[in-house]
Amino acid sequence: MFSKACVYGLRAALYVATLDKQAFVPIKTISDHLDISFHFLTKILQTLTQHHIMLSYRGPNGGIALARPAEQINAIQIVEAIDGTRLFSDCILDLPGCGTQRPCPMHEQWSRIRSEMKHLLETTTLAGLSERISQFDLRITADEGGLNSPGG
Amino acid sequence: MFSKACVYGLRAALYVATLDKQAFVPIKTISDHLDISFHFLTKILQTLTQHHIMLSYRGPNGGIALARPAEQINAIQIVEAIDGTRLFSDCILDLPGCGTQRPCPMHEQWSRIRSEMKHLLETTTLAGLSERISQFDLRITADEGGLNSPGG
DNA sequence: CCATTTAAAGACTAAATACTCTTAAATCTT
DNA sequence: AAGATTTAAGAGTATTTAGTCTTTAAATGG
Ligand code: SF4
Ligand code: SF4
Repeated sequence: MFSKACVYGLRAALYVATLDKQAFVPIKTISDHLDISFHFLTKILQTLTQHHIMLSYRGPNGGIALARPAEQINAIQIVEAIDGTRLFSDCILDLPGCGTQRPCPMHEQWSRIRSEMKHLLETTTLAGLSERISQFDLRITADEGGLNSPGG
Repeated sequence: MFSKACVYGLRAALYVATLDKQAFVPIKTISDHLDISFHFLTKILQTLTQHHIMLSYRGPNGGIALARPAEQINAIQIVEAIDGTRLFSDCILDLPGCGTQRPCPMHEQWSRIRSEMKHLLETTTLAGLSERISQFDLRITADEGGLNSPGG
């Protein structure tokens, strides 16, 4: 469905959003918390900075940060930056040149689901997600935090 | 989303369903009509016969056929035979051990779409699809047939 | 200026996916 | 029995995806 790179990118961006600091967060910090390969994550985040979704800064106290408020970053921007738009054009029977004009027999129902998916990604902002995280004590890290957080 | 093998498998099975002959159809015939590599399609259909979705017969007048009436073969059987069930468990943030118990912030909306997708595949039979093909003059082959079929 | 910290860039390796090719086995026709 | 037709099986290759490692460049602080 989504590539690993895409999933990691989403998780990393969301993690940064939950910190809502002004400061840059080192990629190492993120990769440690999310249990993602540091070097792989570095490449993924490079893509996101190239797409102006994140900012980076080198040197001590450097790292990465959101390029704009979390309200203005939605999931589809990240997905499309990393995986392209193929997800919303590729399809279940994948006939050459198919589409609304020359639909295969699954087109109608399938494209409905596809656009629901797209709509979800379009309306899901990092702000919305991170708000829900704190509101419902959800978790995004690989560790044991979240619902039943450790008491000590 | 779906692997190539899965898409090819669906197309091939649907093609056989539209012929609704009692006879076995040679894989070569299918691969020619659908413009799929013969050898690759052979392997895919082997998987489907191993999963008792199709029958095969060797030698002259041999080929493959549906293992049961097209009404009793639905898309999800083919998808799961070829791609496994990973599609309905893997997910957008793919956290270790996540799920209804320990959901990520996208779980609720995402799992709704996921089950819609599953439901669609469960309720889509080869019979239904092939009926729609003839009813609306849709096309599944790679050639120029279908809506504006060649006049000569 | 030098050492340290950090991301950027790119070469490299590993694994999964998507094919291709060869050989074997079953079946039919003659 | 011989030869043709067709799937089965499995080895082999190519491409893509995933991940590692090394080197370079930018920034900071002493
Ligand atoms: S559902 Fe639509 S886009 Fe997808 S394969 Fe069928 S015709 Fe093409
Ligand atoms: S939507 Fe559900 S299944 Fe998917 S990553 Fe989130 S918690 Fe896991």
